[in-house]
Amino acid sequence: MQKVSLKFLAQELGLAEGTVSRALNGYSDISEATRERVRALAEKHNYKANQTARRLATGVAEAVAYLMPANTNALSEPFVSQLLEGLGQSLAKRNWDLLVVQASSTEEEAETIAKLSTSGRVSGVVISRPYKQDSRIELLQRFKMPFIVHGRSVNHADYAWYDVDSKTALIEAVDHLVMFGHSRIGFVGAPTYYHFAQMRLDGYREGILSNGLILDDGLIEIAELSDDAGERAAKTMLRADKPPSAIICATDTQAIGALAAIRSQGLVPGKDVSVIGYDGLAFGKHTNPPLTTMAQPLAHSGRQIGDMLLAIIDGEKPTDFQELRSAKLVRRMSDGPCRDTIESQ
Amino acid sequence: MQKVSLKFLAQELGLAEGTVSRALNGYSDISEATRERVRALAEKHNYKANQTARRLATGVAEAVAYLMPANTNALSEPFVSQLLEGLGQSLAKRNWDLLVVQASSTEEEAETIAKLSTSGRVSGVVISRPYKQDSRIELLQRFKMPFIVHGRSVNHADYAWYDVDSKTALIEAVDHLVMFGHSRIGFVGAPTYYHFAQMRLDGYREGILSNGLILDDGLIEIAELSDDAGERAAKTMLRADKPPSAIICATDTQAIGALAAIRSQGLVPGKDVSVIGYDGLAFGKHTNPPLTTMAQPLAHSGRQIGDMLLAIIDGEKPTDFQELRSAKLVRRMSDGPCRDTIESQ
DNA sequence: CTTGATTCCGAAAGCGCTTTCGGAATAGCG
DNA sequence: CGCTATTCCGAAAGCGCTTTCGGAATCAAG
Repeated sequence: MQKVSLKFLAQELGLAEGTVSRALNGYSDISEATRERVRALAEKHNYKANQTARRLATGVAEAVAYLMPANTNALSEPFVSQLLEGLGQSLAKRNWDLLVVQASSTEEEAETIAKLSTSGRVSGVVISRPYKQDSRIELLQRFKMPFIVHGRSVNHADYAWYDVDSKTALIEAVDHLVMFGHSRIGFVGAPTYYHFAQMRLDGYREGILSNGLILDDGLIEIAELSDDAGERAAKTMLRADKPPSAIICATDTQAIGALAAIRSQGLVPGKDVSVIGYDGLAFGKHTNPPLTTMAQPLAHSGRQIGDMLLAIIDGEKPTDFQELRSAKLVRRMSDGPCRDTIESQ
Repeated sequence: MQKVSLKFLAQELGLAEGTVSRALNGYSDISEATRERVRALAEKHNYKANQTARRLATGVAEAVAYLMPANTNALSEPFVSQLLEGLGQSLAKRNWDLLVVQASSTEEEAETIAKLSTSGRVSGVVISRPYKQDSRIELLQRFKMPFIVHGRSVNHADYAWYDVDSKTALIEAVDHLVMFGHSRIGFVGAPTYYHFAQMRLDGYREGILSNGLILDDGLIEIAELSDDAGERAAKTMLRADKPPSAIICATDTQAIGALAAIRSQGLVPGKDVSVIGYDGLAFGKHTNPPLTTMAQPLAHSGRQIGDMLLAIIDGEKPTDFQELRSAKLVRRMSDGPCRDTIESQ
């Protein structure tokens, strides 16, 4: 198969390479006639510009990278695929590439970002699940690499992010439970180096307080982001002297663990103990019982994040792109009225 | 920040660019002394070769693409992330890039492959879930693009693939059910343009026959790859005159739908009607009841596929890389002995 | 000390594309 | 018809790296 390059087209047409290039790229100094001629031949030979060469010449990478979160587990990953899909769609409009890169540790993440920035193979980056203090963000800023954070860190004033208002969502979850008469509401949180985890914890606390309940440290457990960890946390909570009648979890993954914990105590989730998760993962429909959850608008977040990133790469101000969405309560079967009519304090 | 290029290093060291390049790339015609000098300075300035330039010069893309399956749904996607993760790890060893590309339709997939091949931005491709006759495979072969198929098509003799023996797995599932006394075993299949779907259907049939049971078309339903479709299929099966006492599903996603269908009939899955899924998805642990399934060895498949692809790109024969793994039955709670002691035929 | 073999490095030619610059050909104007 | 403005294209210089080739310098051998 004859390699069809610009040179080939140029020879075939009796034109200069530069001319062919300009014709294809819509320069105005090419007559409609020759532009058509060029286009026709390119079409005929199914010419596709060598992207590598193009990138070198223009200096733009035409690619962005998604930095996979380090400690994902099989259960929380649906969100990764969804994000990837949306990102891909957004980038496809310009025919840009989507790279996925990963790092197993925090140091490795830093190095990965450095390499990404200096090797010039991407013109933008998106990262997920930032920590409260996130060195990745500082690094990206230092390298002047355009980026979007899927989530936020503590100091989120001067970069672009797309986040869901976890705090408000948690207040809402608490309110919902209180409305059902619950007064001992437990919280299975996530490690608070994650900013989202801190926000959810804060929201939980604020919700408790604003409803005139008292904060009980025995009702707060911090657990890793896995079903097993969620289960263990919920179990210790349930075995305490004054167990909660409802548990809110920082993630759906933990929540399904909590469901298991409740069942293992001979209790029935949704009746004896209510559970509300967070994320809105699809498989929550199929847990036992189906999981009530604060659902994030995952649907088109990927595409939106992609569009934001593209805009920033185009030179727009990152601070103009800070989207705060809100989660909404999706009631399934794991929540219900409090059993104890006499509120033993 | 001074852009640190080969030229910069060369000037700084009083060497020619080519010399620096060769030093860094381990050519033997560079003295240890200068090689060390070069390495030190490169290290100091954190030099990373511009990948784009490197690629153009060497002609190797140093990147592979993963073609995302067109119709994934949120529930079946964990396998995508896992695969991606493994692939990434494999490629990271060479510092290659992993691209993910997607296409929404079959035609688009063809075009995507064409573009991928001619634009020269990747040196290999992996595709998932092949059809029985898969035009993507033919295309890839025609373009002489190294690739691995995650799965197989009908004519799988002359390319590299990594697959799980669905057929045997299904026979095993049937055997298991028969051992429990089931004689009316239903099958919720997937669209048979997928090769894996055909294999699983074949396995089901063979299992039924080899156990001396009779094939009943009323016990076979083909459904899309979603929980809802699985639910509908199972429901029609259960409502028939002679409903099955056990149902095998082609995917876990469908199986959890089947679970729902059974419950909606007032029956209890695992007791009244057994269900066996296929895939071994992690969330099967949390369904109601936990799903018994034929588990695929997903764990390191990504890395393995990556290694295979790399080997092929290095020039090894694709046909030397055809891995057939076997699934294994993971018993959870959705299977059990047949209720009907009197086998009404 | 001369010769031939080694060792080590510089020079230069690309890789395939983009983009600037200048100039030939054509058009517009008085 | 002469002159300036346009239109349209060719030529050439990169983009940052790799790799081949040849030659200067060094070495061992005669």
